Amino acid sequence: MRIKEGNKEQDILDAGIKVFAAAGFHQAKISKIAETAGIATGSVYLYFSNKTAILQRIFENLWKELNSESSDILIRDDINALEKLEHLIDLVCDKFYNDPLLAIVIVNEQHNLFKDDELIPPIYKQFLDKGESIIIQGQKNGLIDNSLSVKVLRHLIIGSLKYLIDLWAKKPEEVTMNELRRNVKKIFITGLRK
Amino acid sequence: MRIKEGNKEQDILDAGIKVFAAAGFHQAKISKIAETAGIATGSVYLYFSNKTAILQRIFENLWKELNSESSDILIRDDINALEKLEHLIDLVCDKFYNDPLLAIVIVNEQHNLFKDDELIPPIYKQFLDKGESIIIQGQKNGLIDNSLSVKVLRHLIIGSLKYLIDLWAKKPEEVTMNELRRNVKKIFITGLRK
DNA sequence: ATGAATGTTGAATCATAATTCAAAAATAGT
DNA sequence: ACTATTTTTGAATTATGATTCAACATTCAT
Repeated sequence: MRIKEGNKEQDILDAGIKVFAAAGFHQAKISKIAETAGIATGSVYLYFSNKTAILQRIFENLWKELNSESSDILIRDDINALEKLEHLIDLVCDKFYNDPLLAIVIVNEQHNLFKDDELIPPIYKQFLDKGESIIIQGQKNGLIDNSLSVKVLRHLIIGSLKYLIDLWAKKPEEVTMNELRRNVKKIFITGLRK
Repeated sequence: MRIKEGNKEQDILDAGIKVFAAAGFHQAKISKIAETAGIATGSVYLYFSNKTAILQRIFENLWKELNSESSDILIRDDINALEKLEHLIDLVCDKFYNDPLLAIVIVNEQHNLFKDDELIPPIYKQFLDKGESIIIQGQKNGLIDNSLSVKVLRHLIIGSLKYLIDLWAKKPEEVTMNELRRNVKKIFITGLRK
């Protein structure tokens, strides 16, 4: 009885990130992903039901990881809400800094998922909820301006960050990731402060 | 000799916005755009060379307009840099408020244009340059924190705004446009202030 | 060595939709 | 009314690539 060779599933995901980042989801070809992964085109379908399933997994893996790691930030009681927010920003920046192509894929292709039903995928919503709980904590503690809308803030910070990281990923020599995160932190921390 | 009826070019553009917003660029069908515009499928090609050309025109029309109208803000000397920024934010919000579907298209499909060459289309860059000149003015006048990077800021504000407007456009009942702009202005104006 | 079970392959199949273009329709000029 | 010119039409053509699947390859158990 034959055994599966290597870790084709992960190879396909890694290749998917590369090809999706280079060509965009819709113009990415399964044959190219297969080639990049070093397997036959038909093999892709043994691991993923279709093209969208690859993108979906990439997405889920990322946000699952960010959800897990951001939980560690939330439970800390040695830092205040603004500091938590800074850690959250750093978490996201670090994650994408390690994989700029992933940034490009996530930012530009997320809307190709869940086109029909959910506008905001549950797993992503979980992450937003974490950001929101930090903001609410900050407003309760009087660190964050109460007149600011949590509904807007929960999206604003992460959305801004994603947008900037995408730009950085496409042209990393223009501004460093450190410069980027420094500015984002400064503006948002200052802008949120009561 | 037959004369062209109506304004098919504009009909196609309007239909394009609707169909692209609903289906995304790649899944939007020319036949659907034609149907929405009230013309024959083949007629579309008498006005636009291909599908991308429609998207490109939509994009260019928008940014050309925003460029023109933002120029009026820039030349004013009765308001300071932060106020100019507020006007710029209002300009963008108003533009998309009048056409939420356009917001969805612009935000989600811009990256499908200029995939090969320019990362930032010249006409869009013009708009960013205007934002940048306001920031530089503010830094010179001591209204805006000098330690903030112009390279980051020029993208951050508009990028954030686009992202939020996209979310609003998809679900306008969740938070009003006024609430959205109020929060963005407050955070950025506060965050930028020296 | 043989057979069963499973993995892998890549050409073939199938589906899709962008685009083309010959035919029909409409309008102005005579 | 006829002709020339232009516009419009939508079925046909073409291109593309996602997906299928029969054939082949590999591994384990006997």
